[in-house]
Amino acid sequence: MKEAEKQFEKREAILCAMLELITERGFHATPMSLVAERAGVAAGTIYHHFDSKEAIINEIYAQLRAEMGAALLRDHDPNAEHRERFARFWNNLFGHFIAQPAGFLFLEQYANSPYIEKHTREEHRRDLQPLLDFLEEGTWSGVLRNVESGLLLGLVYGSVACCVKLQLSGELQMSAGRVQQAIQASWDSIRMD
Amino acid sequence: MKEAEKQFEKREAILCAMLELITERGFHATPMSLVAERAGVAAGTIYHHFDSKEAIINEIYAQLRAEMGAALLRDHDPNAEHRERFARFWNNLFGHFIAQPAGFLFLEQYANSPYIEKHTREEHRRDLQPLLDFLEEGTWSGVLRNVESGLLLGLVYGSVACCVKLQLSGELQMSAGRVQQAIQASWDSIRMD
Amino acid sequence: MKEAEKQFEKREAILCAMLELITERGFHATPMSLVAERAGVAAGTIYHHFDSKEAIINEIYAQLRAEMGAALLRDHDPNAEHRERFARFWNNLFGHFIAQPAGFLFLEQYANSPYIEKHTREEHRRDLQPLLDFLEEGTWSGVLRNVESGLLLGLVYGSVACCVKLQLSGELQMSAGRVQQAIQASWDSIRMD
Amino acid sequence: MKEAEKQFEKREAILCAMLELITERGFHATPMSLVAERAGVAAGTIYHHFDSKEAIINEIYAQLRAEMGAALLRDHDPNAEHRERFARFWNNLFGHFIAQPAGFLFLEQYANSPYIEKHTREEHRRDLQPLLDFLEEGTWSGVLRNVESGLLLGLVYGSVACCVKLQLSGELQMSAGRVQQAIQASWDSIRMD
DNA sequence: CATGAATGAGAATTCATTCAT
DNA sequence: TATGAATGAATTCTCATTCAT
Repeated sequence: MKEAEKQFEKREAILCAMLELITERGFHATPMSLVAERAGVAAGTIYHHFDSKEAIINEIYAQLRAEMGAALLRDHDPNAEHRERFARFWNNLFGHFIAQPAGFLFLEQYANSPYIEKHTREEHRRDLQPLLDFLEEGTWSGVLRNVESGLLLGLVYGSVACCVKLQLSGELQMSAGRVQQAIQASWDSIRMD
Repeated sequence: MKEAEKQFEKREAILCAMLELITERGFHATPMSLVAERAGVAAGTIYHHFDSKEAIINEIYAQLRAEMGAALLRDHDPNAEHRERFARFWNNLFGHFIAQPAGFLFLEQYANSPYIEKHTREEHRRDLQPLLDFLEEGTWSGVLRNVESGLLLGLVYGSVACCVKLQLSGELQMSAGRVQQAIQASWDSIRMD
Repeated sequence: MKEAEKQFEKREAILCAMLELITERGFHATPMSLVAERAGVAAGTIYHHFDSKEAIINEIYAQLRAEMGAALLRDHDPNAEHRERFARFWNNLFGHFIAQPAGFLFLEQYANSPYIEKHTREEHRRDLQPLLDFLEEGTWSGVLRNVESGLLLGLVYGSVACCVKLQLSGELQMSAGRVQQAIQASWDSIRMD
Repeated sequence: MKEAEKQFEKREAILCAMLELITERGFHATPMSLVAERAGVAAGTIYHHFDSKEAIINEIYAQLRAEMGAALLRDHDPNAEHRERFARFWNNLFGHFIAQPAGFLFLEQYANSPYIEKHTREEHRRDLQPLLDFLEEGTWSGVLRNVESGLLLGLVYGSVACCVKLQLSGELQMSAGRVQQAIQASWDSIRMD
């Protein structure tokens, strides 16, 4: 038990160190030796837990997507109004990213990069599935405009990402009021006129 | 004159080769030898024109941002209605990115990465200045909602980027109709209710 | 223990290979690949033990100076006459250099070169301290002339170096007799008239 | 005439720049591009005047040796006493080196290095020929001790070099008095007892 | 003869990965 | 499993030299 915990902690330490270093310095400026050092393990140890550097990247990507998916559903109320459910989704994503800046930056940087194997990317399409379902159902029930759900999803995710970037870069302090404005703007872009 | 032209062409060939390779393979999988080969120059020649591999990335970034800024203003009519001017801006960006897929993917991947030096990024804030001015003026004249212009800009740019990605990834064919829907959605997210 | 020994041997092999090659071919004609080959290690291994090519030069310098300092004191008899102690010092240096031609040539070539960092050079001033002490004490006791000890040291070291060079270059066979002449000449240059 | 002068000046500028840079930075840290820059000529121009980098080194070496040989004979009085002529030789060398620190350091560093082709070295043995003749005649006439002239030459040259180094390194200010002591010491090491 | 961009072989160094301990 | 020294292929970059202008 203790042994298993220790191992698990090392795994996590390695993933965490890699995530931090990659967002701080970029992929090519993050040698495994540095990862080992920050994780507090020997270089060789990393290879008992992972197959390669790329494998770590892919696992980080998968883990971050899964966490995002989990965060999305926090306090989900299937019986609430569409507008309210939308705000919840939006806020969940926004809050999650603000709380995990490194994770957000990693996703932004790697989601469209050749580093991520395609199947990994596609596997994780489903992480936003609840939001996609919501959008489809909204369209079907006439609350949302009759637009391809994939496009609606992109618009919504994009508005969240844009606000997170503004906040993290320091360009704009996203106060509660501004968040409400952003949610309203996003909602206005998808709701039936 | 002829000499200067030749040099300029070599510079451009190097930038172009690097852009292509980076979007195809990623930064760390693009050795300088490959760049030299595709650009049709000797390896050493690259270092007459650029200080380092990273310096090339930064120059590509600067150049792409400038081209985007130029594209933004195509057929700009200052006397047109806000809605029409907006559609023009949106379409200009969209068309430019669709016509330059490698450039778009590069910007998406590197805009927020540690590879781009801070001063490079900041110098190029102004590339979207005309759009920012338009948004500010729209707010001031009551046509657009009273929201921080930086946020409006992010929302608009995000909606363009989202559509470009959907088209380029093959996920969704952005027909003229869908583009109109997207423009409308984006407009609805910023116009006064 | 065994592991530590192995590492130590690799370090020494690298230093030794570099010393040989540098005296044979010069610094700039000695690529690291050749050093690795002659030392019987992989190229990368060198960089586990040293920071850079220049760092190796500095370590060789430091080590050779220390060995010289140790050789200087061989069979030192503090109770012997000044003249006898002097001959011992002189002979110790001469014999040491003749036995280590590569080391001697290295010191001659690099002692005053920009390759040796200033602090390395200064740290190793003290390697000849026993000889300096002897000269100072000789002056104080009236046996040696009243001349700055640093100058006396230079004169003595210079006479040794000159004889070693003549012998190593093949220009002059330094027979026992000639060595005695040289020692006498050197002694006459520092003793009280 | 003017043209020829210009060319001569460029040649000299190149030699001078190389000498300075090599003594400041060492051979391997002195690229031809830097030499060209400091000499105020284009890189290609150097190769109209010299065959290669090594050729420049060898020419510098030859030129410095020739200048030293010329300096040696300044105010030479063949009728003066041996002691006086000796002091003149010694002083000439010392003064010359003090006035040309870069030249001295270059000679010290390269005289025994693999960079200097052997024939160059041997060609220039003769630069100190007048001093060698003096030493041989002194031995023959019973004023100097009966020791191989090459050894005497080495001792004398070594004492000069040692004093120059002490002065240039700032370790010891070679006042007129100290110079007299050094000359006396050197003389005592070669004169008949 | 002067220029300086171009060359490309070769240099120092890095770094993902392995493996003996 | 953990370690970290060792590996060596691969990489970035340098630089002596050339040659078209």
